[in-house]
Amino acid sequence: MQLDSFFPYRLAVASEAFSRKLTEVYQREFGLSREEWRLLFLLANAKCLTSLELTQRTTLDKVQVSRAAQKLDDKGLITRAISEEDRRIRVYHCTPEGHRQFETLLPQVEARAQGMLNSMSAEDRAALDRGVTALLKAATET
Amino acid sequence: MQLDSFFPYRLAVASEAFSRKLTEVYQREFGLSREEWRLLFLLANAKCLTSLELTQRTTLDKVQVSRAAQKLDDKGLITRAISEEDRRIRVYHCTPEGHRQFETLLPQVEARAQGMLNSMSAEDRAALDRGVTALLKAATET
DNA sequence: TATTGTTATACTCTATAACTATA
DNA sequence: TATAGTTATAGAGTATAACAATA
Repeated sequence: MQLDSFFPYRLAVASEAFSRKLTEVYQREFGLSREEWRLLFLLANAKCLTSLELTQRTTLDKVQVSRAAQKLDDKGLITRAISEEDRRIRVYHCTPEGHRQFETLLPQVEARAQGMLNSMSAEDRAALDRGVTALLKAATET
Repeated sequence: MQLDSFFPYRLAVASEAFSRKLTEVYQREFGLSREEWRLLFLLANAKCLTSLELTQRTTLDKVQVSRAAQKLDDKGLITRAISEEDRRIRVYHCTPEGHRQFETLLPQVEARAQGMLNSMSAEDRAALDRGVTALLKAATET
């Protein structure tokens, strides 16, 4: 058994290399961390979301959401209102500037991802998509 | 576009969840970091390797190799000799105890990985393996 | 008393630069 | 002078606990 034929190792290296190339785009362009990018992604595609909903829809816990949301607020990309129904809860909205940055950034991130994926054959891409979908289920449910 | 249908996000979440479950095994059992586990893996399967070879066969740089190797040495799992040809170079060997721990640990890590992979269909597993192989090439060469 | 969000703390990882010893 | 390995430092990411405000 060699390390580079050990499946878990190959998965980790492939995934990290892929992720790294995308991170470069939103970090270089707008100085967003991956957590900030994920929250902006969710908020740009929803009318409004609470902290609770953000933790449920990401792998982030409440501390990570709180900190990433603060930074996005500082940058003027989202707003953090206090809920009228329950004053403990925050309700987040994406600002017009947040939408603008997201709309600029998403195509660049997608282009970078497609640049890598398009160097693969259509069959390999289909296999990857199918395999990742199955793995996601297996690794988060098992 | 929703976050949970965005391929890069699904890949990252799946890969991290999978990796996390394996990390638990070698961290809980022997207190090894992922870097230490990878070096031990390489050294247990080779007669001897230099630092240079270790950096070439992993994603680790010389600083990471140096630190992980020191820790493995402290634990008595490897030895770090000075090369006779070039006294700047270190030559690493796996100790009998290192081999013993690796032989104990590898089946446990593999069982944990197989536990997840076996919950997938054979077709999904084949697709995952094929897709990851292609992605590894695409993400590290593109 | 329990929950939400925040702050505090410590620990690990990562990246880079500076240092040493050898060549 | 260049290279291998080490040490130092700062920054980012992760995990946990404690806290204030609200329910």
